[in-house]
Amino acid sequence: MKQNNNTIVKKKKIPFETIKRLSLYLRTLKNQKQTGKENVLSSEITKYLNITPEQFRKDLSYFGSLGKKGVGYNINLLIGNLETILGIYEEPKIALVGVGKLGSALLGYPGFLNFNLKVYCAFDTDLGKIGKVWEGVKIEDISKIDTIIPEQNIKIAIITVPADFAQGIAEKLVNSGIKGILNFAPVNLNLPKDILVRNVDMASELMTLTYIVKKM
Amino acid sequence: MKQNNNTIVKKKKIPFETIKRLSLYLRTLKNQKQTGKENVLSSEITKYLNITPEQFRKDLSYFGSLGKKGVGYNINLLIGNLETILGIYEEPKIALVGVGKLGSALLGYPGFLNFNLKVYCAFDTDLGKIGKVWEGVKIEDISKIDTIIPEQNIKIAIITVPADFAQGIAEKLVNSGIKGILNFAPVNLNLPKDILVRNVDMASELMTLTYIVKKM
DNA sequence: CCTTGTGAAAACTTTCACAGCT
DNA sequence: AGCTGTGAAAGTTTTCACAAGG
Repeated sequence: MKQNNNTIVKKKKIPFETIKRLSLYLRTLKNQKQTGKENVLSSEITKYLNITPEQFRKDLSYFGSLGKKGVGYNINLLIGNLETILGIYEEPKIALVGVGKLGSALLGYPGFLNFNLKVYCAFDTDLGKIGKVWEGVKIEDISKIDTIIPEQNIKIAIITVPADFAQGIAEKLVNSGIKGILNFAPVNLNLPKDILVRNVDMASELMTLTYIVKKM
Repeated sequence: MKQNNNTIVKKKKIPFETIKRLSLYLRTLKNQKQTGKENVLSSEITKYLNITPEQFRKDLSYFGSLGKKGVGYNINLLIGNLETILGIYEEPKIALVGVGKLGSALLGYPGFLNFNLKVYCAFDTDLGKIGKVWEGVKIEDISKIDTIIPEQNIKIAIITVPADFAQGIAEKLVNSGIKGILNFAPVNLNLPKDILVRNVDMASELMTLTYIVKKM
């Protein structure tokens, strides 16, 4: 890659697997912080993660030299770096569509608390729910997606509607400006390539388990 | 790999990514079945899956020649083959530990219905829940794990307890005979290597989205 | 003739091993 | 002296391209 200043810069593509591990590191570091220690070694962070210290170091190396040779990593500094890299330093606005059993479990999900994550607004079709406030989140009519999402500049959405409705909802979300979707509906969403979809497919995960367990 | 009969058999390791895709194929085939068609092409199955036809064919090829050249795949036959491969031809017994919001959402999760999947028994510590029957599943005292799991020969468990309790529960499950765990607690479980753990980490998935969306 | 099944090439990810900094 | 950062090697997965067969 030729730059303006005539130096050659090697373009390093960041593996997607690396991105997925960053949040694990962040969680572990937040736990380590409780112990009061200031620095931590790559071997300590990865001890209980089924990840090698080399992989941890290589993962971080894509984002610069975040540690100190001979010393390790400053916990607070690295937490801040990871939060910035992951884009959660400022609370990201997240919409949730479908306040059924699964959706309402996510509204108050305690696992989000440590990471500046929180559902910002929720949508449903059920007149019995619309207008109510659950877990501090007001439930809006699903028809308001295309006004509220652009207005609030929301970029991320969680889909917890029945499978048959998921594709339609997803298109509506994308047309309103959503760029990333966490999809719990057991269906493959067909959306423009620049939209990132992460599927959480619980039936599929269980079948992966049954496959492996069957062979024992 | 040298065999008794003196023929050379090439050992093909089945990629884990292949296993994960099998359940997607199964779901798609079950949808295709509704249309009444008898056969389906690899290009048709993968059309809405973000998977190439070549990958589909290679994935299946690990399990034999399941299609017909020039014709495609017989839908019913392939469904049966995949159900057998995945180990869901007979309903697998699944235990669930932690009947909180998320846990109870899974008790009646409609996404399991098409795949012979169903929570078989549930455990909790809450005296207000123990003994009750939710979604047709009786909730037992968590102290009964080590009697009921071996008695019923249950091999798969879902963990939906708070993070702090997950490691202890997991060890108890493994000691009772559990071989595969679907873990929703945001913590890395340290268990013997022969135990398969699949983590569903919703905070982590959202952070993966914020990372990508931030860069747009 | 059409589509599957599959070696071989390409792409991607992890592990290794050690140079380099503090 | 000790731990990080990182090219290079090894390992894994996907894509390519075409042989094989109904």
